[in-house]
Amino acid sequence: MSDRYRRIYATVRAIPYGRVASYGQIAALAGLPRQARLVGYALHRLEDGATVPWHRVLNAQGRIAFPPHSTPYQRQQALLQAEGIAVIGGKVDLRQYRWQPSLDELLWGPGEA
DNA sequence: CTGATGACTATAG
DNA sequence: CCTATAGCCATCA
Repeated sequence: MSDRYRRIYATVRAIPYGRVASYGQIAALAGLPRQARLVGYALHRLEDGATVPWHRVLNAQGRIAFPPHSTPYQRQQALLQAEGIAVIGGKVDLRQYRWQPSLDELLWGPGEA
């Protein structure tokens, strides 16, 4: 597995319960600006046992990236709602739920593992 | 090797 | 809301 993937997974794991982030935001925080697609690809290749909160990652409009009514779409929606996040029409209000890490969090938070 | 694809995004009509 | 374009890059046929 590449170092890029490790950075991406570490960043996604840093998203707190009940908050969400966009693919582009994860890429930027992971030190990979403009690599949103890579984030999507990395999550796509996750294995079942992975301890990565992939469901907390949405596109730039706060929408679930899967086709509406598909199985993964419904699973992600359920996981988000289970964390108290309102999902209306496959969309989440980023103004309310977007993860905005503090400097402290970025420097000393979840660590790099 | 070459070209297409995708859990993306920003900008422009 | 829609389409089109351009950037991005690991993966796959």
